[in-house]
Amino acid sequence: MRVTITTWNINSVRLRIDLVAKFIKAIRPDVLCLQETKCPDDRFPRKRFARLGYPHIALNGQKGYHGVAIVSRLPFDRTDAHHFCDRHDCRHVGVTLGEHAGLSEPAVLHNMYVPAGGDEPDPSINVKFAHKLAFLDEMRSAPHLRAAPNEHAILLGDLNVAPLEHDVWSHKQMLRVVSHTPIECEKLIAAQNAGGWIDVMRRFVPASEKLYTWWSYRALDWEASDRGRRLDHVWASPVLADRVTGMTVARAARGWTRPSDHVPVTVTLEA
DNA sequence: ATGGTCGGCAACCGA
Repeated sequence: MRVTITTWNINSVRLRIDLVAKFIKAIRPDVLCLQETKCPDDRFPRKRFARLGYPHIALNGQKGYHGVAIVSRLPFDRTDAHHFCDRHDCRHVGVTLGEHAGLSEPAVLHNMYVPAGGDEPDPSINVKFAHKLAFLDEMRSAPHLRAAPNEHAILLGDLNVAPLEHDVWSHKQMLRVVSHTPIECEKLIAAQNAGGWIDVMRRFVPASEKLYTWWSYRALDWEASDRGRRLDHVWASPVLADRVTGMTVARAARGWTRPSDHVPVTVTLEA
């Protein structure tokens, strides 16, 4: 069975619901994972998604900040949500696609939103960066985020770290910029390795080539300057990574009217 | 070297 899954930091799902609808109508992913919904669960636009053909929804939202959601054409076998660093921040929601979705083998899907970490890359003076580093450490040690050897599992989302040299427009100029400092890159890779995860996007675009999913709102002309970063990721368990047959970064979405600063990333898998 | 832009929600905080 062929399944397509999209991850997209939407930066307010209510403000950009028409952009989401435009994307859905064009791409028709089976599962859409959103971050930064900035929306309490009782205000989430469920009816709009149901009308678009996505009646199955798993939410972990809060008022004003953060918030994650999984909207799906396929039903879930189960859903869960985890909180990190003893905070109430809504940064994880997980589902299992299995029997009810028509999959022969159940697949676990984690949708994550890692803290951005503020501007100052020194955890001793910037509590937001200290929190980001603690969050990454907890991702590394969390048993529920570990992919068992033969398990079908995906971890995706806005991980807010661009770990590789060509995940940023200038490795040298970004070394002291939060999202590409050595300490957070090391911690993200450590979490990836500890969980047994494969970096799916880099199976399709080699590490020697530039690959971005985010462009700052602050650029005068994001497209001309093209100072992007790969902040959004798709990780898969080894057995499922071998079944991923396609990966698309919808760069054009950054040029839509009133865009998110992140663009959708879609993977196709034979589940 | 610096400041540049968003969204939520009604002051600034988080990004």
